[in-house]
Amino acid sequence: MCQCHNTKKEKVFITTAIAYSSRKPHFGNTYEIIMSDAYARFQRQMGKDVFFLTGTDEHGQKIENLAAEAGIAPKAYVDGVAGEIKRIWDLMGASYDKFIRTTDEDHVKSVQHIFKKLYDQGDIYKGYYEGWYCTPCESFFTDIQAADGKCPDCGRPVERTREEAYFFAMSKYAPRLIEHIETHPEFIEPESRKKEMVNNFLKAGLQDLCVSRSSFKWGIPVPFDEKHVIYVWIDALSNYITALGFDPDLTEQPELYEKCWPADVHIIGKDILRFHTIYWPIILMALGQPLPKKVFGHPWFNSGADKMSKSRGNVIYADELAEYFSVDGVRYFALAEMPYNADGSITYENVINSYNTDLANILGNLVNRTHAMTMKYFGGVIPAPTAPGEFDEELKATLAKAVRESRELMDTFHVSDALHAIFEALRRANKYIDETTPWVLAKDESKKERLGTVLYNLLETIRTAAVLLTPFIPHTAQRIFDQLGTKMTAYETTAAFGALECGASLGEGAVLFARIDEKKFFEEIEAKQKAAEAATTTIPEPEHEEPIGIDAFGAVELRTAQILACEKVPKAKKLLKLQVDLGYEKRQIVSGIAKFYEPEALIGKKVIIVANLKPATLCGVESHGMLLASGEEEVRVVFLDPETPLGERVH
RNA sequence: CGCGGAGUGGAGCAGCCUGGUAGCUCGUCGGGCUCAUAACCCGAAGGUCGUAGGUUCAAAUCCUGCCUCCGCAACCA
Repeated sequence: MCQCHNTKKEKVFITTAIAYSSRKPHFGNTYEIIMSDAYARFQRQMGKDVFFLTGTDEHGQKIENLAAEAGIAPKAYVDGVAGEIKRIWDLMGASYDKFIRTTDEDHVKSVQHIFKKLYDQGDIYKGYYEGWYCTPCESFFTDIQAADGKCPDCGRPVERTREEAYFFAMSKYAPRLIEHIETHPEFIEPESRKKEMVNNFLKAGLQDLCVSRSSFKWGIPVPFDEKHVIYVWIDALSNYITALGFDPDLTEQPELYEKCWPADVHIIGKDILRFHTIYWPIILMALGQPLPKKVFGHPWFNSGADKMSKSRGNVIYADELAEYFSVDGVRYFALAEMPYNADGSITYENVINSYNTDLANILGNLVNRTHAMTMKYFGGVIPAPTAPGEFDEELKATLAKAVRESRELMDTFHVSDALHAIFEALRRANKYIDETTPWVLAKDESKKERLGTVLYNLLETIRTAAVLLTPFIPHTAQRIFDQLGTKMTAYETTAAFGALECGASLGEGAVLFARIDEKKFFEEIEAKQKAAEAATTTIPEPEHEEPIGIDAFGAVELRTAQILACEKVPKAKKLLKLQVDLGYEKRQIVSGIAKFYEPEALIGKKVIIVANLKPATLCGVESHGMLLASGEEEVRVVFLDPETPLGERVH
């Protein structure tokens, strides 16, 4: 299949998802670029010809809205955020070869050509998007979403509308895609995600995908119909090929594209696996292009046990962490702590622990003590090893195992396991020092040769480990090479023990990672947070609605009622079915509060309901009205004084 | 019965495919060493591997039921 049996290096094309430029990315978002970077650096070390692509997704309604709120043009807004994203990627040491922005001129042009081609060949057709439209939100909703005639976002009435839109007829390609997935078991990883995609979407039957919008402007215009902009699917996903210069209008694709495509791996968050394993392959099939070889869906970092989110106030940023733990400290934590197939968890305690234990104690201290002894006993000149002694073989064997295993594990994206394999060798080296007791050998002039061998073995172990660690913590690896005064940094030098040049002089010693005092750290963090709180208000300014008149409020008929009975809606996780008494009538209401209240606890309580809400059906259960409650993440029902009469109007 | 995944010493994970003495990191307790960043090394305590059955000479591992948790999907009126 590969026609090139010459000396040309094997190419590897690696991509991350492009980051949505609505706001500054947090640590969870940053994980992806760190992980991909480690993989890209690893592949370069393996001698591959790597092309590593990342970038930003800059269109869409959300950005249009945020820009409007900020009172600036969308382009100015995304220039700012994309700049911030790039700054953080660069700070974290991301070694990408190209940073694409979906507002780049050539991307825009190619996407338009792609859209046109798909339209011309009949995959995209013009149709009508029928649904419920909320004018203030400028959003469309499906029958199910707006089942009660209310906007699911703002709760205001929606109108039945037919909007002209373009659709991609996906179903035609589904059988081919199913076959591809079944005959290419490595296509979706981890494996467990594959079934989710096939069973939930592909086998269930694909709906035609709406690929244009006319409800907002901030996007790439449909080239032959300027009322429409191209929706995110074709715009964002195409970046993987437009970044290489692909354009369907060219009679011959550029060299970069011919060389790199298909991608060897798209590294993405598990949340967008669906777009990358269904929509994207189908778009490629329609374009007559080969499919990516692998889509790897990585897990996410939670903040403690919870999802990281602004409203919870638990957001941690990579650049702020780096101020305390250094870039490599942050990289190491991200890479070592994320399990292969389950969400990771970040807390300051965990970061401190990983930093102190692994980086400061095991790695840093090992380098430090070895360097110090070589200075003290040999004036900083690397001694030549002589006859092997006790424990030497075991040390070398552990190191060889680390070389072998870390490579195998990285090949299959088991990043944290690969790091663990390397640290295994470092732990063994610390033990080797205790076993061989160089400080005892140093007291006996006749043991000088043995002492030299011991130190050489240690220095060479450290050097080898530093080579292996290069993809993960490149800055630290370089600092170790500097301290060893060695130029033997290539991966090939790990093949056999003994590449370190004896007779050469060590570089200057330095502490690689100063231990962090947990107590002091938290005092500092707290002080910082207090200062930040003092500077701003505790509660960030929420998004406000347009002012309304009294009559608009009056249109909502709020009345007092009592909950007579309450039970869970079967098959629904979030819904409770309530029977309420308004005094003048009884009715049934379904409310999404199952997560927050036990059904029994609500019986007898008095509440406020929206009495004139059109009935809706939720999960097959009729709901006639709506309970008043506060909160998004944590919902609290508004309860009334038990003395309140029933059926009263609330003003 | 919508689709999938997971429940392993105090915490976080590996082992399960290809049954056969339960492993790693952190934490706790005891000891050692002094080259080193209160670090490093050794030892110990601590698990009926969610639960109830089944297959087998033998089950964390295979099969079945149940419980709990987590993704995805569907509803947070």
